[in-house]
Formats: sequence, C-alpha cells, structure tokens
Amino acid sequence: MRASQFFISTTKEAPSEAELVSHKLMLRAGLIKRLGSGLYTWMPLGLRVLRRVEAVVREEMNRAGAIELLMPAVQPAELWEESGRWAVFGPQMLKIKDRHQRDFCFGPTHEEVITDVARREIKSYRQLPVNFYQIQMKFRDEIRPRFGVMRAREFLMKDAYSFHASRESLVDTYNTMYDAYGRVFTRLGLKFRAVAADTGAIGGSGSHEFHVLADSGEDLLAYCPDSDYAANVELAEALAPTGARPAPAEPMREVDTPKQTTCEDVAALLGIPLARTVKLVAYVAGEHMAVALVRGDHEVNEVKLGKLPSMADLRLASEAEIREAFACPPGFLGPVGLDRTKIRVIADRSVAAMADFVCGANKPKFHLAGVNFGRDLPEPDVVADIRNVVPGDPSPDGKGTLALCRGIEVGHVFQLGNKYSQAMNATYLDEAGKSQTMEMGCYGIGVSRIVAAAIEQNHDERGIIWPQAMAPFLLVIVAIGYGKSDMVKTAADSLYADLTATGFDVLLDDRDERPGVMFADAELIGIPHRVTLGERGLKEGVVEYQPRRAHAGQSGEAQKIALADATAFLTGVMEG
RNA sequence: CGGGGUGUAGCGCAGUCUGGUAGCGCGCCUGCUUUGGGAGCAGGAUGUCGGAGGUUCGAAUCCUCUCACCCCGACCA
Repeated sequence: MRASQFFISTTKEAPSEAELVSHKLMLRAGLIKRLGSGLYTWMPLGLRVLRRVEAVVREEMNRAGAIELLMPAVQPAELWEESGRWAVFGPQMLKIKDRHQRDFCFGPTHEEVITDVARREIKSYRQLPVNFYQIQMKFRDEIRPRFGVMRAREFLMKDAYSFHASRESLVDTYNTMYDAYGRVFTRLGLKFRAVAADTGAIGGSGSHEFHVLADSGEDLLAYCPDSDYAANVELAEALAPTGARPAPAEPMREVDTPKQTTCEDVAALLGIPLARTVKLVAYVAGEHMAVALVRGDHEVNEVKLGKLPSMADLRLASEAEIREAFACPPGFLGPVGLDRTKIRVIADRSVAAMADFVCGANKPKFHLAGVNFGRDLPEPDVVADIRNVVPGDPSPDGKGTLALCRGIEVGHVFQLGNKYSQAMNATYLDEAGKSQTMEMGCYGIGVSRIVAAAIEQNHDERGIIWPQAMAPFLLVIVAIGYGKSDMVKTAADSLYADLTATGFDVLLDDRDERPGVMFADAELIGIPHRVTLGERGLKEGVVEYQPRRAHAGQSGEAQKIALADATAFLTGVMEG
C-alpha cells in the first residue's frame, strides 16, 4: 500500500474525552473515530488491525473444529421469551420495534438463535457434537460505555456454541476451546492468563475467563505464583482461618468515636490493627435486610454473598433503610443488639473466628470494643466466605499464597449445560431412540476489545507497538524526498515491489512530507519494522533499518544495510 | 439511576466571575524558502459560542428549561 493512496489521519493531541492510553492512541493514530457514546467507526487503518485479529481467531477456531456461520444481528422477541431472558436481560438489551410494532432486539448474544438452529437441524446423536461460531457485531446498551472500544456498546465478538450428547463430550470440546484460546492469544503476542470465573447471568457450571494482563484492567485476578491456581477475585475462595476462636479476654465496653465513621479511623484512634475491627455492610434481599460482617481490612464480595440462600437479588440498603432498621446513621453500625427476627447476620469466616473485636455500637459517635460472639451477641446466622481475597491469603489449592493483578477480559468459555436447550426444547434421539436434551457450551472472544487491550500492553511514549500478528502493516518504507529524488523513488519503488511480491503487507510512505512527520507517524501507528531510504544513504549504497521495538536478535537501534541486501534482510526480519 | 464536570473553528484550549458583538496554539489553503526527527517567513479561510426561551439598548458571558458528552459508583467480551 502506498501512503499517498491510503488514508492516514494522525493527530498530535488526543481529544480530552480519552482517558486510557489505548483509547488516546487509537484516536491519535486515526484507527477509530467516535460517532456517539460507545459507537465507533473503524477507520481504514484500524480496520486492518481488526481484520488481523479476526483472521487469527478464525484460523484457530477452524483448526479446533468449530464451523463458521452468521446469524442475524436483529432477533425476534419470541425467542427471548422462550428462554425467559426477554425480561431478565433488562435495559442492557437494545429493544426495537418493526413497522408492525413487533418486538425485536439488536442481539447482545446469540444463545437463543443458535439453540433455535440446533433444535431445527439436529435430530440424532449421530450429528453430535457440533460447534458453531460466528464473528459479528453485537450491541449491549452498557450502563457506562468508556475507554473507547474497550467497553463500547457496539463491538465485534467471536461467539461459538457447542452441542453435545453427553457431559463428557461437552467437557472435551470445552477443553479444546480452552486450548484454542490459549493459541489465539499466544499468536497475537499478548501476555494473558486464564482464570476460573463466575458464570454470571449467562449461567452454567464450568467457566474460565481469559485476561490480557494490564494495570488498567477492570478485573481483579487472584493467582498463586507457586502453582497454576488462578481465579477472578469474584470467585477466588478465601479459606477459613485455621485454629479455633480464642476465648474472650476483654469486657465489652463503649468507646467514644465522635468523628470516626470508618474502620480505618477507629483503628487509628484506638491504636489497634485494622484486622481487629469488624465492618458491617447492610443489604436488602427480597423484603428482608441482611448484614454482612467482614474484617475491617477486608471487602465484601457481593458475588459470593449473592450465592447464599435467599440472597440472590441483593442490593445495598439505602441510607433511609439503614436509619429505619438501626436507628443510627451509617458509620456506627454493628452486629450487637440487632433484632435477629428482622435482620439476618452473615459473617465472613474470618470474622467468625475473631474474639475481642471492635465494631459500631448502633449509637451515633460510639463504637464497641472487646466484643465476643456467644457472650455479647448470638452467633451469626450464617458463616460463609463472603469477602474478596487479599494478597497473602493462602491459595485455595494449598500451595502457597495468593497475589493479585489486573486484567482485561478478552475471552470467556462456559459449560452451559442444558439451561437453554431445556427451556427451548432442543432435543435429539439417542442410540435407544429416546429423546434427550442437548448439553451446550459457549465460548466468546471480544475481538474489538483485543485491539485496545493489545495497545495497553504494547506502547511507549511515541505510540503503539503492534505485535507482529496484528500490525496493520509489517513494514514501512520511509522514502525521504520520494517526489524530488529519482534515486530515492527508483530504489523505494523497487524495494516495495520486491517485498510486496513476497506477500508481505508493506506501507510505502511516498507522501510529500518532511522526514520527521513520516517517522513520527510510523511510530505512532506502530508499524513493527521500518526501513528508511534517503539520498544521503543511497549515495553510499545503504538503507537504514530500525525495528519499532527491540526484540530477539535485533537491537532497537538503527542499522545500515546494503541496498543490494535489503530485500533479503527485510524478508528475514519480517518472517521473524 | 445517584454524585461531579464540560459544551466556544477540524483538534486542544482562553474568554464567562465583572454583559459591549470572539481569540490563541495545532491543523487547513496560497506563495517563497527548507528537506534524515512533527520546518521558517508572508498572506488567507473557518464559528448559527450545544439548543430553546427569557432579562437587557446590547448576551459566549446573567436567568429558566432542554440536549449531548465526559468522570466517579452498581453490569459485561
């Protein structure tokens, strides 16, 4: 591609709306343009990157035995009513009406449609297992779109759905997909981690998320450096403390805490470790109030809490509800003296093992110290793991301690089981001629999100540094004075022709720009390899090669190459 | 939805408090010079000041309403 015939629109400054590096760089490099909140045009350069990611995903899906199809983006409401998700999915789903006032949605996911395909097409166990996938634009009306294409409302996703005659077959395909995902992210040159995950609204049992590791990631991951344990903190188990609860040693007493409304403040005032305090968080589940007790240095995990019996639809209690139930403002709440017929007390395992702790007194400006279960208040109604793990917690697999890192979720694999097949009556005849419900799995990859995630992981102060597999162009030929110097033009055209003939995606920068502009653009756009041709070098018969980033066998510095050797050298470099 | 903020040229911003008819940088156009790291000089174009209504002799500026976008919290690839 010649730059003069392509469309490059770079800027020095990023629009102020961009927060994340990847978002800024994507806008500055002219990969995307914003149309509305969470809606982006993929400009020619950006589209090339998107297509590269797509190609790798497609190749690995095909290799793993998945079969590509393409389902409608717009789906009739009836299907969603069958699965029961029309109401459940909520405002996240963009609902639309056609001219006959019939309800449709712009597909946020395709379990319903694919299950409909399966139930119509699959009659016999002989047709199973089968794994369909598509790469398609989805729309989810996100509560808060942000970070450009990282959390856009319209986004490109690869979604695969497998159907099985047995649980074993499902697990088998699940493992195949898990491995394929690893290959996809490895080929894309990303540092990633697969973690055990919560299944969320989609439902099902076994589930793993694939995360690109980045400090800007929205997810917190727990992993064990000494083993292969890794899980989203939503799921990561905080083991119960070992050893029995100590016997009470202190009397319960009130302490003045005129301004101390947080555990941190109270601990500081009393000069005790934060881990000696207990914090109370009030929730409403259904009609009833429930309070979660965690240590002052811990945080409540609402995913875990929501899995406890009759806690499914929990929400934080409002301040008004708290004042009514406790006759006390937030900041001084505690578990002592509560009416247990109205308020359930759910304690984290670590709290249940505490003695002589400090907590709110349910009385403005006072806390209690030396509090003990069994003596000062009844034992908790429920003791469970309801907190987020923290660094240093023992690993649930018993092999060392946990560390935390942040990640960007770019892939998710689920064993769905028969949730959709049952609701939508997707059955087949088994060997005995008996009707059976299919087992299902589903497997997603956020294709457009990967582009942003890759930039988060691969950039410097000058711009993007594309991993080779997703670069819009592998090499840029910077031809200085292309329009002025026949020597440069001839050499550049010839090199470009040779390299293009070998099948590489090469950008020839033949624009009438100053060298600085061309260098700066090449670096901002992130093209992995650059060769510079100018009269100065050509007179000595040399060109200059410089990688965008130092990598194996190459330094980051420029090196002079004889023009005669350039094609062979550059070919070698691009083949990696 | 709750809390905070911003809308002025293609982009980044000043001007708003204290009303007087819009400016800076980048970009864009023309010419000359320049040509290995985002050029210099000279000239030029561009705004319904987010929208509607009001106050006023006069509104980017004050008032009311509205829309859009962004940031912080609850969802997800």
